[in-house]
Amino acid sequence: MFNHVFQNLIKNPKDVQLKRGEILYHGGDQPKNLFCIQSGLVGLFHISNSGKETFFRVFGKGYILGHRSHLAGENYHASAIALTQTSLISTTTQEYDEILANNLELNKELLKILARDLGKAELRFAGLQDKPANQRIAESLVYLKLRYPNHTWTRKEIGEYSGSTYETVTRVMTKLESQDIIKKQGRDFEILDLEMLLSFEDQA
Amino acid sequence: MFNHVFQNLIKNPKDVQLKRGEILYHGGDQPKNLFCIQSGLVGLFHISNSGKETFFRVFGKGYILGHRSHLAGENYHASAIALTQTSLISTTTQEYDEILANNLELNKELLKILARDLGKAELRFAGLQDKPANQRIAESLVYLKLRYPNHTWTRKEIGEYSGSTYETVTRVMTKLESQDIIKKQGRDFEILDLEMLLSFEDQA
DNA sequence: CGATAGATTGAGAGTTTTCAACCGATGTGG
DNA sequence: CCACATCGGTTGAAAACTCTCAATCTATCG
Repeated sequence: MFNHVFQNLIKNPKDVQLKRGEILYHGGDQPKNLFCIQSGLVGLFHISNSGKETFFRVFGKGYILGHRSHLAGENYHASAIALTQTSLISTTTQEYDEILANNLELNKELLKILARDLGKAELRFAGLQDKPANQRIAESLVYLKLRYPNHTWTRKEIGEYSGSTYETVTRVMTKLESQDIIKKQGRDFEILDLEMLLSFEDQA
Repeated sequence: MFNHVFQNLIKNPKDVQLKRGEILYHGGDQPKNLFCIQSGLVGLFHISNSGKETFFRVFGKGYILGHRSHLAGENYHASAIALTQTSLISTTTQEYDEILANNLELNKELLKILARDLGKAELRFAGLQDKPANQRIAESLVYLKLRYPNHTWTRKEIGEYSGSTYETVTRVMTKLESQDIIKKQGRDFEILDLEMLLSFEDQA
């Protein structure tokens, strides 16, 4: 809703094309543009001083990238990296501000989006504390696969999303396959039993 | 800024008094009121099915409680519990909506607050992945003590904030004291060397 | 002063990571 | 279209880190 309306209000959109692995912006940079995804997938990753990567959010078609930082008046807190071939349009922060300046409806939509994202982030945080790795990985498989069924997620991406390592992801997936809960297909996988996957506890 | 302006626009504030440990609202409940803290401290905690508690945020004087859920159109995702004797005023979600309905400035202020909170939540999330327990605890001591110097934080609260257990908090604090980085005083503590505390790595 | 909530300490267990070696899929240039 | 390079995946063993459980101690408050 917001994203759709917003996108149509951009007067001079510039085109941006990214290949898998290319970086749209780096954490720490100052936001000067906002981006709207036309096709493809972009991941938002935090990279710590020690090099550890944490996968915050996925953005697909229609999503707007970069507005959290701009609205907060902060530099980017994470890096946006293309997960596949992706095409975006960009606009300036100025134009963004002008569009929002007198549009109370859009402001309310945005508030709702941010409030929900905050809730989701905190609940993920809590789940990380509470749940063992295999359960977090199982849930991540569900989320990533159901939401973006056409993307072949790497073990590394799944690990960074679920807060574990790619080796642990591999091990859990192997166990899940042995119990006929998922089926590996090359580097991709398929969910065979969603119920079991969501209630997975490593009892073997 | 937002909170102050907002508070003065409430026409019929109702008074709420809480003692330490009392619950303002439960996670899962539907938001019908919003609360503004007059004095005292309130913690926002998530309690999982298995009983594990996670400490999301602290609210002190002037903070508004409950608006994330209301703005998102969701039930509370966590429980608000008084950390000390606390007094609040409450208003209805209806009055809240009326105040925001025609006030673009307040909407923009709110957007900024939520955008910042989202950034903070995600960076905490990343820190949890990246940093070992002793470092997370050291940082939590800094945050909790510098921001709310007059509250005596329990080991349990510090543990739930830093994503570890009260025993681990105790051990780390004992080590920090032995290195003259903090000084325990009864159940409270004092920071002696802020630099060391922020750069603490368990090299002993 | 006694009751109770909170803090400390030790030992052992369990989970997850790390390191290392090897295997398999995918894609590109000759 | 094949060969090979490379990226991604798998598996094992060992190490590290925290947690759990349990016993004991100490502030704090009525």
